[in-house]
Amino acid sequence: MMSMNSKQPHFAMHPSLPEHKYTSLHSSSEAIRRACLQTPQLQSNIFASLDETLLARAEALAAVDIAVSQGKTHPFKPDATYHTMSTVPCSSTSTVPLAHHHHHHHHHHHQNLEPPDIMDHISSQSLTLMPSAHDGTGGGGGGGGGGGGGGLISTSSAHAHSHMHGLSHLSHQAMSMNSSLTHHGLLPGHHGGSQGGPGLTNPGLPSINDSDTDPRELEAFAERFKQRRIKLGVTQADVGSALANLKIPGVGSLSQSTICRFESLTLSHNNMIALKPILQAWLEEAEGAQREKMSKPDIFNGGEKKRKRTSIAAPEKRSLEAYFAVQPRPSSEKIAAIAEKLDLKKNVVRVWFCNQRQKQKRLKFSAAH
DNA sequence: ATGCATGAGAG
DNA sequence: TCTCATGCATA
Repeated sequence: MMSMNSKQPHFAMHPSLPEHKYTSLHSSSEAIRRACLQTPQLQSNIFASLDETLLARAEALAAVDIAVSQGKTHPFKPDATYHTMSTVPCSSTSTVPLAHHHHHHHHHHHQNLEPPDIMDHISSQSLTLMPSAHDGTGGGGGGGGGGGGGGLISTSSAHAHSHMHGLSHLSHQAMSMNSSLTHHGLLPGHHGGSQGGPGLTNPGLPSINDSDTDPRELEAFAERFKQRRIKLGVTQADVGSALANLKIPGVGSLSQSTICRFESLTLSHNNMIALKPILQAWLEEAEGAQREKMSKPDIFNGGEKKRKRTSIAAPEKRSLEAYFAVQPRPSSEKIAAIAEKLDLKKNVVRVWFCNQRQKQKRLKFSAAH
């Protein structure tokens, strides 16, 4: 059971090239994706990166879109969202109420900055703002907010979905909003216990040390993890569900997506740090036992309808990127305006911006490390 | 592997 | 409302 190459973290690291870490891990797709994200629509203006340029481009795009949408009254919206998950809000017995933590150390961040951006002219002359007639909140989107509830565990056993956040919000939104560099310091296990956590500051898991927060260490671990996982003949999905078998308080199962993202380092730094000890625990167990397969993928779907994924067409996406470039945090009104123009649901646009911000944040962080 | 989505928790 | 962690669906 050896042959695990403990390869060292650094190689291919250019002093001026902020794109080392991830590209060395997995193929180049990540690099490509990353590159695209970093330069949304500016790939061509490497020589002129002024707001004016962005604005001009955004406006141009907006104009095009306006022309397009007004010229061809399309029969229906390009989004095919069928929030069908309804029926069962919380099926199950899978929601085990865990003492959820209640901490936070948030800090500043402006939520509504709206400098006079392109939307102003758009909303005032090209389109008529409408409080989105098309739903948006349907099925629970939108509103969200507050509530109660807590972390759930288990999960893999029941039939359904209902988003069970396995280790829900480990270190939580603790501090990661601190821009991108020079932060991370309050990870679980770091400060005494105010984490309140049922979660991760766990007793049995490998404790979290400073080295665990080191991006390079995380990178190295992620790679080793993947290799050993494959050696065990286990899929990402298997790992995810197997986590529930670890019986670690507060830790339930995770999806294939999350495992994949962990391996490819496409999670936030905090998330990586929180998940590392858990995956490490699983790895050690799996290797120690090395038996056949265990999981019980008793995943039978009863009558749950499938959720449909909205697909934003290329032109619309391009416009969104243009808007994002000039204003990553558009106000509700602007979002509505954009949605109206692109003929997308307001909620779809809002979520798109949220997701875009998450990505950008990750990219900035990794670029800085 | 990734795009779009939900929801908890903090304002 | 936002962020952040995560998931389902899908390319």
